[in-house]
Amino acid sequence: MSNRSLIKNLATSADGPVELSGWVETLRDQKRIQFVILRDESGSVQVTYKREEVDALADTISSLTTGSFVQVKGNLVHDERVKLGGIEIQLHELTITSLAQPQLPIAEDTSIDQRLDWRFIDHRRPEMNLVFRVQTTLERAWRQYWYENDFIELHTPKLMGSPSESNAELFEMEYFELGKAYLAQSPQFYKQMAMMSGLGRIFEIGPAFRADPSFTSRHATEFTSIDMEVSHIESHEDIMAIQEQLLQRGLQAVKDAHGDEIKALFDVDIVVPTVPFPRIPITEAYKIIAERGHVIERGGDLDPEGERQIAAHVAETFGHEFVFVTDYPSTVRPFYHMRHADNPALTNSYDLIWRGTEITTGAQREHRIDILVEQAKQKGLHPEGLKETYLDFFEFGAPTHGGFGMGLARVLMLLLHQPNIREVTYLFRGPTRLIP
RNA sequence: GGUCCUGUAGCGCAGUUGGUUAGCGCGCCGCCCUGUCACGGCGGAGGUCGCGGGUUCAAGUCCCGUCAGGAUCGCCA
Repeated sequence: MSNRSLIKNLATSADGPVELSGWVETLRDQKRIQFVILRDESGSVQVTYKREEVDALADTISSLTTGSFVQVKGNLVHDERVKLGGIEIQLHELTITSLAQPQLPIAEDTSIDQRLDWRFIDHRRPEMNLVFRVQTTLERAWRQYWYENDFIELHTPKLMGSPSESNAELFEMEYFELGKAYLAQSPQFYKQMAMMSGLGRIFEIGPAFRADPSFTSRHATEFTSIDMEVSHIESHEDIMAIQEQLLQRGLQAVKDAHGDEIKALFDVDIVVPTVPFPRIPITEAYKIIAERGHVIERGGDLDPEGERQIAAHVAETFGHEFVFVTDYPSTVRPFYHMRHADNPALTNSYDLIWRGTEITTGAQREHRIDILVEQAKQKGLHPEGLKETYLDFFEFGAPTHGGFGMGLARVLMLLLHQPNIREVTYLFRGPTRLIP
């Protein structure tokens, strides 16, 4: 490795010799003096060079194209005249590592679809760099919470021999002599299996695949799912209590580490939520939404406008950005959600809505095999088909348990007030996007 | 998959009631320029107006189809 410095550290460094490398952001090529704005992964700085009579270095600078990668040796000087951070590099040596084509195919104001075509260039923007540093901080904070609370990290298979629980469309493929295989839509069955394996409390951060031709700002065919499953719970309330702590911890960590930068680049103030989050049973939510003048056409579940209305209600009455909508009707929940002991029409389940967008579904699971089989039948499923892949798990001793799944990119999108999940996904996968 | 909107130069856009050489900004190329910082000045290149068909003397403009993109709904995370 060279003695390369990061640009972000120059402001607090003493004047003197430095080595940098990065991309040419702008070239201001005057006759007597040349300015190169150099950007690395940490920031931008001005590199200055004064031309001599006959000067190969000046000619090299003149030949630079925007986006080229160069290595630079020079003298760091603090100079009030320089608007970019009050520092500049007085150039001694410049090596062109890689010359860029003279015209970049995208700019900052290019539409998202074309920026996705040239994502590696788009990712050079400081905003994009920040997105993934924020993502890293979030995941680290969550992992720390999980480690502190004795969770086990699991990696469940993404190739499955039979469809899992979701009624979403499956990606299907040929699998040697075994016939069809499917890409996992969710780790649901496997993380529940871990409860019967005695692992107690587990989490997984991994991919999920949905073959839904969904064209919205918040869906992808492949996305990163944050999953958690916990044994020995009393109800879904125990799961919500963990999840709200996780979100509080994560957002606090992001605010501490990146709050100023997020304000500067996204003009967003990170609000660390207070716990507990407001909880509203869905039957009450229907009434609140109706009073606000929105009629939910479909039965049972909230529609997107209903989610926005309940979020607005919570913001106005509790001053909170999050709301757990709880106790969903069993008609709109999968068969494995536990139902109320005194009312089988309702489930021990919840959705978590952040500023009007659903980011999580969670529930206590039904652990009693006879009831589980009965509920599967009621949903029109054939218990024989679920035997090896799911129902057998419950035949030899099952603790009470529950968990949730949360969409990472949705959290990031909402955190940074982005209009689209694509903006905060490293490489988006959708029905019409497989490349790059 | 439904509905609505949008496809004009590398990028962002304008283009009137259809009218003959399709413009603007940025970028790119060339020349000039003593510290720029959205550098500036002069000059230049670059477009079968998404694609196919139709109406018309005439289509970027109107109609039909199709493809692509965006928003939204369904579904979800």
